[in-house]
Amino acid sequence: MEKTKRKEKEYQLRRADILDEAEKIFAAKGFHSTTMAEIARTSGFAIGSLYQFFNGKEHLYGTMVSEKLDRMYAEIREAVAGRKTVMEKLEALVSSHFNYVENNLDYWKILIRAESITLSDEDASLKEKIISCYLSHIHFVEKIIKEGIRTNFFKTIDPFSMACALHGIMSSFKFIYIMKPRPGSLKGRVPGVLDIFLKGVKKNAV
Amino acid sequence: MEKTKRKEKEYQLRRADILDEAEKIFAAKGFHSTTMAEIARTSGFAIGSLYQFFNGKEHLYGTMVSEKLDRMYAEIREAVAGRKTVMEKLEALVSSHFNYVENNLDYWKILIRAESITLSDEDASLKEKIISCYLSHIHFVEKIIKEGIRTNFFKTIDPFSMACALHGIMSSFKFIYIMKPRPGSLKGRVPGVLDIFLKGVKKNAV
Amino acid sequence: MEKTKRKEKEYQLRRADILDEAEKIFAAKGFHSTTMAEIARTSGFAIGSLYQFFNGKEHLYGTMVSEKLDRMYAEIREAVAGRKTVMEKLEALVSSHFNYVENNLDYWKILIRAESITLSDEDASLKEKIISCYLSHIHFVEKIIKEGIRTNFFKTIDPFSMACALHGIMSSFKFIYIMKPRPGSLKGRVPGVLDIFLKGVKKNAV
Amino acid sequence: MEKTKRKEKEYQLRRADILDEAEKIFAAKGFHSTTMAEIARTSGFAIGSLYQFFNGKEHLYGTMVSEKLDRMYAEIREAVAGRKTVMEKLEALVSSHFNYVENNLDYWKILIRAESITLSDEDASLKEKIISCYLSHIHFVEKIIKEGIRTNFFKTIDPFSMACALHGIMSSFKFIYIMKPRPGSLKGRVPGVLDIFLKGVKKNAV
DNA sequence: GATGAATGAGGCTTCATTCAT
DNA sequence: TATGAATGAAGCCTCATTCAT
Repeated sequence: MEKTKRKEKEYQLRRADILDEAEKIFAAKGFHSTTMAEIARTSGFAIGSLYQFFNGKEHLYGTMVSEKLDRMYAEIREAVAGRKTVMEKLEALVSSHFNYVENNLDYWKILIRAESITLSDEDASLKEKIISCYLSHIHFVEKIIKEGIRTNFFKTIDPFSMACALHGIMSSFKFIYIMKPRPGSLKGRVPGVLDIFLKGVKKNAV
Repeated sequence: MEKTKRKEKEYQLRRADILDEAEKIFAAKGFHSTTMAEIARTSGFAIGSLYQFFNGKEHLYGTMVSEKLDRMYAEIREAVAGRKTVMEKLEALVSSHFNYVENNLDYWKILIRAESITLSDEDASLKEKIISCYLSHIHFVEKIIKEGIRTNFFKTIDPFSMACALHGIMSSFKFIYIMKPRPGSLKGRVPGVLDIFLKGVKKNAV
Repeated sequence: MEKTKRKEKEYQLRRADILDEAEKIFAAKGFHSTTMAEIARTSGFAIGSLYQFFNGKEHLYGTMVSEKLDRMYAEIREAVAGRKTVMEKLEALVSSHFNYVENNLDYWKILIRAESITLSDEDASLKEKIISCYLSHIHFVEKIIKEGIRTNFFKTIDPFSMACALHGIMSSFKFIYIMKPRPGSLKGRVPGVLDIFLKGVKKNAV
Repeated sequence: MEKTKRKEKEYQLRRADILDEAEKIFAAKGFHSTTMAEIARTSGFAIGSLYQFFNGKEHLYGTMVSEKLDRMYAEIREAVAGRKTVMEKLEALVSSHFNYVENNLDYWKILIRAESITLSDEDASLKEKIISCYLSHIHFVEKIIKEGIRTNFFKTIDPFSMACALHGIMSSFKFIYIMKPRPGSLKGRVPGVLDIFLKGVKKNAV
């Protein structure tokens, strides 16, 4: 019994190792220019061994993107979960998101590239998964916003649009950060993001 | 003389045809899954002929992305150029941008995929070009914003951040539009985008 | 016009060359142990060129087996066609069959191996084709035999069984010939084959 | 002592199990498309365990084909051994052969495929073994025929040819039976086979 | 200039066999 | 002795690019 558990644990460790190494290479070269041989070499396995963990290159790629996507959104939701007021929730949302990006730069390079969109991951295409995750996250933000509307914290604007807007502002800063890493951290921009989102940029706005 | 001009004109027409057809295929399949053979077939040329217009696949792709990028930004700038007030300029900026996206869906699918980032376009990598265009466009927006600050239309916030924020809000709507084309047009969202950007979402914001 | 014809002709020549060389190798090593690389090398083409003539290894193999099967049966039928009496027809049948085997030893090594049976030739499996050809040939023999029954040349035995028997006797000699080529030619055995088939081996038989 | 015997017995049982399962799979898929992994799974052993019984895939295949070949021929000879007259021996020969085929369809599918011919079984190639068994069986039949000639039961024809002919007739019916199993059993065809073989098909033959 | 057949490097994947546990 | 994860050689096939016509 113990033995089986131990084996399973080791299996998961190896699998995670592969995914980690693959992530780096995919981030640097993109899906097509990354070879199974390189992933194998980098992760210290034989080529054939990769196929004990994944059905193929697409599966390896899809698994990595997909699992990490889940973890990321879970992390963000968890960060938000502990907060009480809408304002606190917004701060947690943006802050944990930026935090994740800073700690997972390679992964974000992959997401930005959005190659996933073309792949034909066996059954449910990876594209669907990503978009659905994306939308479900937007809806999560939407809920917070609806709460804010109810509590008179927000104006009565279409919540979906507001969620999109917030997400977009964040994305823009993420993009700049990823493409041209600046001295300033991403996290330092949280107040600025929220400020614009909440109050807008126009002087004397109503 | 006349003959040479005529030839040159025909050459440019053919070249544009190839780029147009290539755009569609790249948009549908991505860079790597698109073959020179398919581009040739679709555009009605022989494979070998493509190489009289472009040095290779990357060059063809890069040229298409790059030239169209220039044209797009030019179009936006031109739309803005005719406007007087900052507010009008903002409207023109967002409006012409959304307009371009609606009329060039395929191209935007390509840009979103951002495969360009990986390519090693002989000398100046396409990645550099795109990012530089992107930044230069941000700076263009920045300038409008600076003008708005000077004229007391905008608050005194870091103009670069403001430009990013505006761009981000737009991107978010673009993304939704491209991924899940909704009945509502993109252009219809211009006021909403500007409203959030200008006044924020918080009630009673200062 | 002439040019197109010429091209087509050359194409067919090249194609036939490949099939010929492939036949030799398949005969010597079997389907699975034969590599596309070897076929390419032997036939003087690049690997990639093989794929301009055939969709893949199975297709190449299937085409070769199938086309040659047709030609063989056609040759035999033609040989029979010119004959008048049943006896002459039988002689022509056996004789031309043995003749073909002697002149196409490699091909018969392939047919005997019957690997074709496992392959999953895209649509109509090669197996079906071969069996159907086989049966249709048996039926062809059957017709001759029926004629012999009508003309009182043959006893009134089930014609299909008779056809099978004749085919079997021939196969047996073919097999011995192919496996352990003996000094005596196959053709020399035609009278012996017919003698046993017609009169049996029992003394004083009715 | 007892223990050793017991072990040996179990070893032989396991070995036979493997061979039985392997036979089914080889029959269905052919040598190359059958994997050691599948044989292991089906027979309930670990992959590595197979290598305690056989040196490798070819050896496993060769052993199965070879041992079964021996058993088959032994069975036929035994059936013949008890008979007195040549006619009875012939009947037993054909009958037991057909019987074996009916009861070992899978094995015959393998023999018909004749992949064995290509394999390079380390020392004595399997091909040699099969051909030698085949010939030795032909010679066995030959002996019966010689006896028939001596006893004036058969005409004075080359006994080898006669043996081949009989074998061929049988093979033909076997082939039809295996490829397109018909309602009628193989055994029911014994009289027909012998009739043609003994008396031929020609009316008023001498 | 235009063509498209020919090229062959290189990728993904399979699977017989080994060996540490 | 039994296991089955690890190995890596080798095969099929694709496709950007060239060049003879």
